[in-house]
Amino acid sequence: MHDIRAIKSDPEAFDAAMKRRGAEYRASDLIALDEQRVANTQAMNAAQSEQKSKSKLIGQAKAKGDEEAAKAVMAEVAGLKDEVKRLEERDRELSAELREALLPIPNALAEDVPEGADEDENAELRRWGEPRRIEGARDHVDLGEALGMMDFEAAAKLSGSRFVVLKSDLAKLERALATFMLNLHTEVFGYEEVSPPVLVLSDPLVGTGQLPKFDDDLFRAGDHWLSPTAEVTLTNLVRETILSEEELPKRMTAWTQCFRAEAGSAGRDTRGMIRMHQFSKVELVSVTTPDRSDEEHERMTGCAEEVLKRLDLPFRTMLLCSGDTGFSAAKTYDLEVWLPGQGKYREISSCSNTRDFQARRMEARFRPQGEKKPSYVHTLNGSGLAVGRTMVAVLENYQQEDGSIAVPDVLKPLMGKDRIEAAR
RNA sequence: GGACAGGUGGCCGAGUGGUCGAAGGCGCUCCCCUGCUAAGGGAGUAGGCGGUUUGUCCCGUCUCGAGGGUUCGAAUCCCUUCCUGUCCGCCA
Repeated sequence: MHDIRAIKSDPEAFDAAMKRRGAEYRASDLIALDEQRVANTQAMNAAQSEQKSKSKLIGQAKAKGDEEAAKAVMAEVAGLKDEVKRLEERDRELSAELREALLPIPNALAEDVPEGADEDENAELRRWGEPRRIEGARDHVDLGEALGMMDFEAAAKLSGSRFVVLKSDLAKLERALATFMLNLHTEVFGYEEVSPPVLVLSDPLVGTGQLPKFDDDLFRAGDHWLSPTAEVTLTNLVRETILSEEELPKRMTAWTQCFRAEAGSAGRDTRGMIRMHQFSKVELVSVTTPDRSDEEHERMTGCAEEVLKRLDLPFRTMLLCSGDTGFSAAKTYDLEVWLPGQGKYREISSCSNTRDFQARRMEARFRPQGEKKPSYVHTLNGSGLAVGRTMVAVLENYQQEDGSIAVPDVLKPLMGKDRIEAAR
């Protein structure tokens, strides 16, 4: 959420930021709304002040036993009551209106985000590893089904399209991958492991930016929503809190199931495990001070990259362009892993710095050392990694001519074997 | 789901209609005292909004889980709601 005071003090900057986003919002509209609010607030305060001081006079008169004087002031102040109530009501309305006006506005982009319309204009920053050209490469669906361990038909019977049933060594592989990632992030990179709920109320989703605008992407369960990512829960752990500066940076990781309606992606990635309604992901979240969030962003991206490096999966790191950067993010790096079955790089991680955008929505603050007033924290989130897609990448990159899958070195202890092959 | 009991400042905890943003204690910060340690004395110590000023010092107002009501006036009375605790039921 944008800071109305910042918009007021530099409307041109806001309008320019919206232009980069291709969004319609105008500083002048918001300022007009806020000016109404401020004028009303001042009138309200004046009326409250008068009512309060006169009520005190009544108390004083009564204390002295001067009923006459008390009655006189009571008559005087009686008329103020409705006025105060009216102004308070209006104040609530105008404050809510302003918040509702600000909530759908996307975050301002970081200065170094390249201009571009869509994902084709993202900037490739670096590559790691050599894309494997496997003769007659099969995709993960062929491989998984041939192994008898990946069953889309069974999943459809249970839950419809965009679900999968994994069995035997592939079920175990999912668990091994998640364990490997969590161990790396907690033991090497110092993230605290968290096991959060996956059903959440609306407020946390407003906090991270999924609501009010993107409810079509979410599944609903009664009063709850199914969380589309652990970013929601991990980030909202600091909602409405004031942290001390020593507590920062706060780094958290969680392995959770994620649920997405995929409303806008009918027909896309219909084959295989790339785009599911339910998938598991190891998430990384950092809460930092504003001056350190840029370096934390680099660090977090490095943590996600390290997973791919240790799994020896070729990837490239992309800086998303203006048109492809998500609503809440100021800047986003995507990691794209090489998939021999598709012959291209596919997104496997997305690491974003939202700066104070989510913090404002959540009222997540910290007290800078030596400062009286609290400031908003910066929040960052990244996948480290999407487990389902990582499995896809392992299957396709480690496939053998006979259809078996070599187990990556780092997973061998967790899998208890060095090859996944069909039961005979 | 049923029955009770609660939700007050960083923490504990007092406060059942009148000058209460709120006693007291703890913690923390600063100062004084002190040979060290310990103890003692003094001052300070929430957040939002707005104004003023950019001398961050002052002023107004709101906030005692949340929302509404009664009243000239509510932490205190009434209603609704959320949450927590305990017991029962149920259950992984």
